[in-house]
Amino acid sequence: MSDEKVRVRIAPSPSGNLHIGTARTALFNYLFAKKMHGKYVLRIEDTDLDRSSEEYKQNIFDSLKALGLNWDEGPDVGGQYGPYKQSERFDIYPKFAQMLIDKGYAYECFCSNEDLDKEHEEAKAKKIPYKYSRKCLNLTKEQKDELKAKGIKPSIRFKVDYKELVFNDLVKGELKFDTSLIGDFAIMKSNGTPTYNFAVVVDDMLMKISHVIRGEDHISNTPKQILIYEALGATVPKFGHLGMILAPDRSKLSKRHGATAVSDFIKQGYLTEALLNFVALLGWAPSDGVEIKNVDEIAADFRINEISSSNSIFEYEKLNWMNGQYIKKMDISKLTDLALPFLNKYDTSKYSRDMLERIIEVTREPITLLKDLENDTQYFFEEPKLDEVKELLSTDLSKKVLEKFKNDVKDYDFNNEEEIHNKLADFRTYFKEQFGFKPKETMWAIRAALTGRTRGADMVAIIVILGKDEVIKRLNNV
RNA sequence: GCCCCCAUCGUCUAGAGGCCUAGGACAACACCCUUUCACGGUGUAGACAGCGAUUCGAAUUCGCUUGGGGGUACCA
Repeated sequence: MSDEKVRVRIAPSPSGNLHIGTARTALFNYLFAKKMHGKYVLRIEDTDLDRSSEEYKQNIFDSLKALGLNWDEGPDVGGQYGPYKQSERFDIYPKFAQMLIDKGYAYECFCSNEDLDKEHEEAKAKKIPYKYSRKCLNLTKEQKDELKAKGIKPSIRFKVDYKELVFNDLVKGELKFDTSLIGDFAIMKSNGTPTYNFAVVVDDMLMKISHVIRGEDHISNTPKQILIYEALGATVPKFGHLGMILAPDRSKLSKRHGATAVSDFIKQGYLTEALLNFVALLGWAPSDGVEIKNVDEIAADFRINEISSSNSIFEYEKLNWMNGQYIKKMDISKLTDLALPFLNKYDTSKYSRDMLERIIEVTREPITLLKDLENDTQYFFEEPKLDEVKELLSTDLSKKVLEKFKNDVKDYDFNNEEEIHNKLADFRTYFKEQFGFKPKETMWAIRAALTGRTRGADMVAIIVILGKDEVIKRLNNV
């Protein structure tokens, strides 16, 4: 093992909210850094000014932080290799581009978009793979000056020579490319800003990134980037390419499949812990078979070379199950804090904090999303509507049960929950022995009268939370 | 079109030549528990894409086919 410090980065482009796939890439970078005791940096790739926005940038920050994927260096926290926003680094790219020109690795190109479009069309018509014609490769100084005098601003192209390029991918293994298939590609746009491939390499080099872990949609960029590293005389980092996350129809996960942004998931009531845990399982498997694990546990067990190299499909079933598991286990005070925003259509002020926690405690069991709480806690806040249980309440059984319950409950000691529990048990036994009513039928009658439903939280808890006055009031309303 | 990546139950995966009559998780189904829904427990069903090759032996190696994904920009 070398002494080289492990430095990884996550480099989102602020042209949309933080995508769940980007979040997974961030997670794997974070896990790797943690496991290797390295640094994890955030860099904002906003070279495309038109598509980048402050709002998206903020969403990316917020989402990453909500997930707990905090960075060691980044635009807001700084670091010794900043700035960490590409738009603030525009002055450094031209220098390196010039250096490449001077060394003969790059050249100025005066072709217009129309010229280039024409080349594309011709290649298409001839059914041959497109490669830049190199029309501007051998322009003389006079020709260039003339063009510049006309006001034409050149782009800068990297000169790609034939070479068999091989690199060892951390997750895919040995990858080979024939660079003669790659045309001379642009590294600087005519407007003076760098292209993606160039900016990434310059930044990763300057930020001393040791391992580049990213989606496999970048595989075909990798040979270009390696060529640039070599021309720059820089150390080539190790690359690791992760399979993509696909929608159930095997297409790219996009908005039409539902939520794609981390913030969307949070809005629906997914817990960030569950989201992270679930997404980690897309491509990675725990060595002990225990799937529910927090980030620290996952990091300790993380082996980048054992990540699955295939794509995986994002299915909600397991995420939902996992979210439910986290909801059941979460500290009740913390859960209540998270749940309250989903209850804002109710007047929650009628209950004390303790009582609110109690309400969440007794309703959390069957839910998969925090959003479900809105419906499941309704009867604690509002008078029940009896429409759906009308039939149930009109049976002979229900009438018998409620008549007795109405009478008995007056004597219940609402400060003694255990006693209520026992009395209800006796109550069920009484009806079973006297009339042969099934215990659940007996309880259904009470539940329907008190909540307007046939399912819900524990009956004893409901009675205690509602309180004697409210219970009697609701009983009288039937 | 060309280049690249990938291929085990419906889904996520374990599996690095004999431990595999392929294991686990979610979902499904059945039963048990039970004051409802759930949780939990037990069990059932369910996969090595196809074809060749190597080998005493292949889910595991190699090739081809097929299928899926990605790329092919002065987007990132």
